[in-house]
Amino acid sequence: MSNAAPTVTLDKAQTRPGNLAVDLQTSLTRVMRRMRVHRGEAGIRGPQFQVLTVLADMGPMSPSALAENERVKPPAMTRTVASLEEAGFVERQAHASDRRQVVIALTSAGLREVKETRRRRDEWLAQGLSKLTQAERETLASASQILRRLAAS
Amino acid sequence: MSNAAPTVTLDKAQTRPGNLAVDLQTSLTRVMRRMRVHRGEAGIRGPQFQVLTVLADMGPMSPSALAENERVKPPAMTRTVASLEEAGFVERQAHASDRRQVVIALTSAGLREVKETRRRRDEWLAQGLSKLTQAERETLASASQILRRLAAS
DNA sequence: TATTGTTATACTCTATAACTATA
DNA sequence: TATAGTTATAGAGTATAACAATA
Repeated sequence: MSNAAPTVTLDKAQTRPGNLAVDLQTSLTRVMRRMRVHRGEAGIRGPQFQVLTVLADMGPMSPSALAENERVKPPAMTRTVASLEEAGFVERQAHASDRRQVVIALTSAGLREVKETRRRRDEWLAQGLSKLTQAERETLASASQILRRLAAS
Repeated sequence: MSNAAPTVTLDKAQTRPGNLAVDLQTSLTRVMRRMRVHRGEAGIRGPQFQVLTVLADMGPMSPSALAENERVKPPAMTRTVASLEEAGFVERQAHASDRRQVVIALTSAGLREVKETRRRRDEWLAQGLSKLTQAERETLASASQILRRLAAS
């Protein structure tokens, strides 16, 4: 068997698109808020971390590309990048051929921050996930990919 | 088989709690942002809608109970309730025996708003979900319940 | 004293509109 | 003219700290 059986009985109605939408949204909202509580004391925030992660995984790119990737408008990305630059986690580089463009690249401190933050920031979530069964984790992993496809559509 | 096969190949590593946590968080963040974009024009916002939904589903309750339910601090709920009251969607009632407490109740306009908003607000998500296979929706429904359990823990 | 709720204040994140520099 | 990015401004949502009223 390559995937999990549902861990609870599912009413047929729960998988109707409309009901599922409401239900999913509530669940997502609560998990997001719960995670926010647990990032507290030190370290960078969600949007900042997401940007560092993208840079770490995909290499240097322009603010526009970052904004599009994160589905925010350019001014929002300008602020996020500025805060990361101020913290020394990213640096600006000149674009090879187009002087309008800016290339944002991770610094070594930024890479270190990604690694450390990845561990700390997901502590609560990872701990919660570790208490699930393997089948439940597989369900979440599948759901994660479906959700990402939805978000990209 | 009672559940979906994965829609993509799942690497074993992807279900390790730590990696899954990072992955899930990215997916959740993007879906949330995507939904925020698509609620725009008219109607009430996320936190406001959540409160109306809770009141509609569970009946009148105090601001403290609402805050706890939504996992926000009391001042945040004060503001949300105030905006809903101003809009005429909820009203304050005196508590039967404790004059410190306030009871927040849905008005008929509030109930109407819940119904209309429920439909409109989830239009994008529901439409996206309708394009998935039944198996994928079952995966998301299962995931939704797992996530809600996580958020409550 | 403890609890419920509000007010005051500040911060993060986001958006739209207007602007600058370069293509 | 069009594009990349920034600045200016505004608004939602959240938090902590301090306060008022009631138990």
